Amino acid sequence: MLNKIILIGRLTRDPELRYTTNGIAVAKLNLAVDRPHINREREKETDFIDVVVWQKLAETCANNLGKGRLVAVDGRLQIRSYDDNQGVRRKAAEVVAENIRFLDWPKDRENQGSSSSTNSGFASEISFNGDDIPF
Amino acid sequence: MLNKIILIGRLTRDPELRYTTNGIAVAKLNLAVDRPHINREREKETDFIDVVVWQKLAETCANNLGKGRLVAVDGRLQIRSYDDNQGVRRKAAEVVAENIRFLDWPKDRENQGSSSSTNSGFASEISFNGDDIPF
Amino acid sequence: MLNKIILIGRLTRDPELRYTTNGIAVAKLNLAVDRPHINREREKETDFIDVVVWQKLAETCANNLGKGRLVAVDGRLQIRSYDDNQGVRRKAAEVVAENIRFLDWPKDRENQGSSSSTNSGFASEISFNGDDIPF
Amino acid sequence: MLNKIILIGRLTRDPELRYTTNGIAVAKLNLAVDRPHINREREKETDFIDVVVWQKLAETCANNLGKGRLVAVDGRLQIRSYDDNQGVRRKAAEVVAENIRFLDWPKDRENQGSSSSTNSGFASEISFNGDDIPF
DNA sequence: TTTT
DNA sequence: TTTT
Repeated sequence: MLNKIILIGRLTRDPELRYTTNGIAVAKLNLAVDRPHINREREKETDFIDVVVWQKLAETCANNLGKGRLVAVDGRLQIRSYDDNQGVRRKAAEVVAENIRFLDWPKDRENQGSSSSTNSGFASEISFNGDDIPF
Repeated sequence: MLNKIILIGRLTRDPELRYTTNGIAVAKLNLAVDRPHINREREKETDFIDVVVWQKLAETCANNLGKGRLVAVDGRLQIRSYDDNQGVRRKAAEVVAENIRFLDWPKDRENQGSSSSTNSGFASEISFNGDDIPF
Repeated sequence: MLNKIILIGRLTRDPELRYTTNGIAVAKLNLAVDRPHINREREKETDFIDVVVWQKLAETCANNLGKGRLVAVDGRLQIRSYDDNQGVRRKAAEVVAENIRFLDWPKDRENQGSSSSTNSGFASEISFNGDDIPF
Repeated sequence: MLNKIILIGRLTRDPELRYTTNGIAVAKLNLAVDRPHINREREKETDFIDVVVWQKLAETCANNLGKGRLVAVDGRLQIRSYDDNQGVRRKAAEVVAENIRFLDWPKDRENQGSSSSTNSGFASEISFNGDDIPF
């Protein structure tokens, strides 16, 4: 089937980097994505969306992103089912990132934070094995 | 910001159509979207994704779709927060559909169900007011 | 940067399969993608979009698709520049497919054509090397 | 059918704003969208993509964007056919923008250009008539 | 609670 | 040159 999502939003906190027991890096991000302004009276509405990032891209995010940073994410929507501590079946939705593009910092943090500098990095997990592909 | 999702999957049940107190139609769909086959040993994995449809498109879905039908949905991912009956804050994820394209029925239901016929309908809520736009 | 396109449309002709001098398979498809119906009076409008498919996916398309078949394509938009035979600089636009999902045949060709059978195949070039990735 | 494209790239020149004979604003943008880095040896490759913007969004772009500005565009891919001045049938590909999000300026132009300031504007042509829609 |  |  097909399951593609593209988001642009700001991190509501710094990335959380962990490692699986197999040593695979996984980072969790939370993105604030403002909805289009439906009308004037309504308060600003925002979706807070969990994003999961794997492997090298996870470490790149942990090293270069921070709270407030604007990013573009493309990936797929994943719905996990689990039982909570009272045995009730719960669902968790998260976007599994395939690519993340790092966009601007908020103005007042421009020369701050863990990001050494490059304001326009691009990071991808997908490795195109395209050595002799003529395009 | 930007929030676009595109899904292709099958309805796990018939659409549920309701009306708000203002008389606005709203339909709820649930889509089974198979993940790409990571490897052979792993069981097939599927995301079951809630989809919300509004207004005329909701009624078109209720009238033409049924369990098992393959559809393409484009819309946005919405995260709602609510308090459950024990006062615990919960989150619900759903895709708000902007367009839905009706694709094939499973083979053995081809001439069955509420769908009168047209196997390739297309339905859209967005009304382009494009009467004299030259494109 | 980011460059994602998703199309659903019908093949206007059978796929053309060729091989590069390095032996890499490449297939060319042309898709008719109807625009949303702007209004009643206007003629139906359609975009005819070239799609390029590489490697194993190219062969899968050549073996399973035919004129009239409905497909979903996701990929990226590529603009190539070249000089025509009078030395004039020209541009060609094509979608480089990353995944193609095979959807329904037109009704009267349902049990016809090169497609041996499976009406709902899915084909992907990207190989997720996800053997021990826990998602 | 379905035809969705999302691009992030930089303007290669200032927007060109014109008006149709009916007084409808139309702006033309050209976007440089870098391809993902296939490998080290290959030169950087970039797709230069024409974007067409209509109505109020066209004027917003003309007033706020300039050469070098990073933007996110979502819209659809349109293929126009026309006869050139020697009567040869040509095709032109362009993305018809539905929404454009304004992202960062290149560093050395940050406080320059026609854009008075707002580094993070958002502009949309689609008017959701959602006054009493409860979402 | 799940579709093919 | 175009599909349903």
